[in-house]
Amino acid sequence: MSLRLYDTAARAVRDFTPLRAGQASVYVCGLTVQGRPHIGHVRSALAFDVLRRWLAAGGLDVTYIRNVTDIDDKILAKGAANGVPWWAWAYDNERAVTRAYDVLGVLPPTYEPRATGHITDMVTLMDRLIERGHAYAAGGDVYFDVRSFPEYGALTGQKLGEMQPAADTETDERKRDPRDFALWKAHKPGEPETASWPTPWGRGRPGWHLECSAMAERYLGPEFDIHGGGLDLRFPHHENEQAQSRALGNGFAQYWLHNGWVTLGGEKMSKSLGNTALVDEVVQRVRPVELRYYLVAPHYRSAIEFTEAALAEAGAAYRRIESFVRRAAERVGEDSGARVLCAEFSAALDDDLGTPAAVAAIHEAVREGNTALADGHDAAVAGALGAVRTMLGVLGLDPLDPQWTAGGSDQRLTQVTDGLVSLALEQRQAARARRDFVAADAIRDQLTALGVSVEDTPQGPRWELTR
RNA sequence: GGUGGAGUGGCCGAGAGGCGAGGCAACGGCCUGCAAAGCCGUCUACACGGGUUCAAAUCCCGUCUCCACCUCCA
Repeated sequence: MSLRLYDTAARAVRDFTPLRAGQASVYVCGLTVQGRPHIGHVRSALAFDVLRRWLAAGGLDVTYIRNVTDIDDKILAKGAANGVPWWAWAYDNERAVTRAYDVLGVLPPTYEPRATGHITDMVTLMDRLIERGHAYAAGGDVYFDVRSFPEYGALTGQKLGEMQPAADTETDERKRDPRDFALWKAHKPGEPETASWPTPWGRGRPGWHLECSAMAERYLGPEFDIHGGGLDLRFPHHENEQAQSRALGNGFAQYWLHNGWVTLGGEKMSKSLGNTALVDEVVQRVRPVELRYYLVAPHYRSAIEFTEAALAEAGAAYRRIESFVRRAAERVGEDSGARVLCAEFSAALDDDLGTPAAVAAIHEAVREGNTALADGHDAAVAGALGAVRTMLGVLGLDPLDPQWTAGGSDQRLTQVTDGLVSLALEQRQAARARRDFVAADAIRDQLTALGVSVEDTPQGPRWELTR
């Protein structure tokens, strides 16, 4: 494999060499389940879903861990504001996030650990940090001592002296240095008892960064290949994760990957700005597979400015591909053609997951396939179909994949519809045969009005439901 | 103040010293009874000002505009 990936830590594209031959270990920061997922949230999962599929396509055995942050300030606050226990609030949102992932064909991770399930791991980790002189307890809080770790700031190129002080607790006076960050937060009066766990330093709850260090170590070991997440996670979250883990002597992540934003009105989608497009809402208007195409086709590191026009355009582009796949499958059979990837496609994905060029390669293959279809070269049609489906599969976009075909209309209903439409089309063919085009067009117009589009091919008329 | 990113044709969206990514839309042609779909062709762009070079969208310097992170954030 000659995969190269842009590593945020190196600020350069680097050859990807897994730590263990034949395997890849990936940790991706999942969501803090404090609200409904919008399409920006889901873009991150999609970007790393493509990475994961490409690693697997390259023959690697991928262990893919994506966590759920199910406790934090906002979950506590929103649960309280909505009169629901914080854990119920978190779980309800977690299920909404899972549904959004499922509907867009994001493969489930190898394992999906929750922060609250790993408290003892975190306590152990703090113990080790304190023992090594990189952390200290103060009034029930536990802080990481940034000055004890000279590498602090290495990931994002921050210099300690030029940083604004962290303000992740209201009790800054407990810190030795204003830039020290909380590993653990002491239980505060008024916070629910259920949101605290016993530790040697008193009851409390996890700080945000510690959980990922703990879970990554448990499931992937002290060092692993790739750590992914959104751009905004670089600092402080990933910087702090790395500091915690490396201060313990762990190698931690070898490559850091960060996906770009989905923006709306030129600005990052976020609840506080009120400029979010929720997955649930978008999927009402657009088929999920088209939304997936829209989010996967641009490069994962560039920003996507969300507009209805661009979304519609992506849908049209996808339907062009899909239309070829369906017509070719009707002609030569769904599973015809070798499962091969075009060289341009592989080269594109190997170059830091260049999905735009990969999608272009698919379009090229579709054009060749369409020509073969028009020329009646079935062997060439089969070849193009096999290649196109295989490439689409890597991007999770194969229209014939059960992900997109299952759960659709009832089999029997489809059969009946097909019979009825065929009946009408036979009438139309008869009318055309006697050159009664007024009658033939009337039938076609009626079908169109019902949402059935008709096209004449060298093999006779075919129909499909209008989208 | 510190750190990082972006400005590309009517639109979306790649690329990153020479050989016009790809898609959408539009227009012309082929095909069709007419359509639809498809195929072929047309539309030669890189924020601005300088510079380097035989050659710059791509490198260098400067300017403008926008965005992100340094506080919870995909």
